[in-house]
Amino acid sequence: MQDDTPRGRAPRPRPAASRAAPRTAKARRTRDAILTAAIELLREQGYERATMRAIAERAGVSVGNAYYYFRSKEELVQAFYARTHVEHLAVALPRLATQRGLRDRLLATMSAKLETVEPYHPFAGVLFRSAADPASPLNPFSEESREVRDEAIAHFAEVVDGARGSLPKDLAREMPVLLWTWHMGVMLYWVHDDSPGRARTWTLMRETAELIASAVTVAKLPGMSPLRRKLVGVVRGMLSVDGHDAGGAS
Amino acid sequence: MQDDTPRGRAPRPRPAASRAAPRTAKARRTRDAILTAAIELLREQGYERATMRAIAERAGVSVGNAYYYFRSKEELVQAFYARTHVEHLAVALPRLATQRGLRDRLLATMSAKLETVEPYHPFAGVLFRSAADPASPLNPFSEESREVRDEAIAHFAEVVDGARGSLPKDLAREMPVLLWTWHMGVMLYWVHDDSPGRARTWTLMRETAELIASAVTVAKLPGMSPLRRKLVGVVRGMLSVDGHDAGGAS
DNA sequence: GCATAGAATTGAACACGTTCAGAAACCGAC
DNA sequence: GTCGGTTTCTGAACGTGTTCAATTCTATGC
Repeated sequence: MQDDTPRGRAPRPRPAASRAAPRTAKARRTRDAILTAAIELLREQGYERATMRAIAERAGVSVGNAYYYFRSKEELVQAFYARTHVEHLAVALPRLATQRGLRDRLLATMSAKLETVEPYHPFAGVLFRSAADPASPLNPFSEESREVRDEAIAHFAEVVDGARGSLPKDLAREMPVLLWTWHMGVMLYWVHDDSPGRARTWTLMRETAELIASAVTVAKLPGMSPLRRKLVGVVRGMLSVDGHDAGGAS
Repeated sequence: MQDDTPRGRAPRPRPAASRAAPRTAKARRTRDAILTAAIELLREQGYERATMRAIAERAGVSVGNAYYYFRSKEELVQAFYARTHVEHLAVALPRLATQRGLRDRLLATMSAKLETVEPYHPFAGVLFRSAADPASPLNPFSEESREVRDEAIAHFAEVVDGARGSLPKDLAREMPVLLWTWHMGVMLYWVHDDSPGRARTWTLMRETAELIASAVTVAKLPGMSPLRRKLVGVVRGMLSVDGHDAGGAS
């Protein structure tokens, strides 16, 4: 009865960047109108109801024109997604400044994330669906997501750096990626969580944050360095790709 | 130029079971013909080229008839998926019988999995895309996947049980789920891995298997029980849902 | 044998994301 | 101002997954 997700004949091969940059002021206004309409409709109606036709209509342009500025509906969604990332940072940073313990700093960041993202839970599933496709620009491991991903990892570097207490150097280097992975795992759980107020995810977040903090303490113990070295080796191997780094494989 | 993935107006609300069971022998033959055609086409042409029209044509029926027996294209894919699961067990079990160390038993199972699944890597992305949607029957946490999931977890229970050496009881209870999660993580990496022969995934598998085995040894150490208790608590909290168990949240 | 209820089957129709050939608007050069 | 090239924009058309009213088939009761 309802609608599904992407359809039509779609190109798997993704060319290069976003699209021809608007040359004139009017063109820029058109692009903005489309993006704004898309974001509004996504917020108001969710992914499936926000059809390309509806977006184009609200923006006062033709469907074809929307595709002139954005290569796909997914790209539109990505812009929307990037905006929530900015929101997250805005909430997380001040909160982070008040905490010095690792566990509390993890909670500061992650709770900001959960709060920011809560309004979109109803259609988070569809978003995740797109995000899981390795070919999708929304994929957290994709080249197109690199900027957002690197920023997020850098953010976790700050989380670690600002925390009191020291870390073994080898582990310290991999901590940001490790924490980013943790954060992705929590988000994966969140997507599937339909408990009221996402209570279960909040619990998971708290417990795992504590677990991580405890594990870090343990990791400093003298007998732990072989295990730690193994862990560090795995993380490094996961990321390095023929010289340059990346998330996921390849 | 190529095609995308699911399209058309699709129903998010999933009714109950598979579909009306075929009443007559002829009906059963029709159902089988559709399923066989679907599996063949998926193998030969991949997800996108295996359109419902093509499947129906090969089976010698109308599209509508395919939808009489299967609620969606995804359900057809799920049948295909279940078959690879059976293949996996067939390869893994004899191999498992020859190993007694935990690390080697993990490798036996997981390498069987990677081998079984390798032929489908070209369109694994699309499969994963569907699988990521919480509403999809393909989702590893979904009710529809419960059977396959429980079997897989039970399989990991066997992997642990058959290993020499003992485990702290609390940890032993959660090990199967933990290992199943590990296995899912490796598969996630695999989907994104385009290194030749999936070499990077094989490396990750070997290193993480070793890491797990080491961590288990460490977990037995006297000072470790608080950390272990926390871990066990997290895992239990993740799974229990208002009494009954489930993967994911909810 | 026949009628009939239910199962099985059909295929046109729908809404979707996406494409594309061409129309329109714009801009600099003369 | 008007020509020529480029950017911007249009909307019909395509192929998809899915639905559904209508049709055919089938087994069972008489």
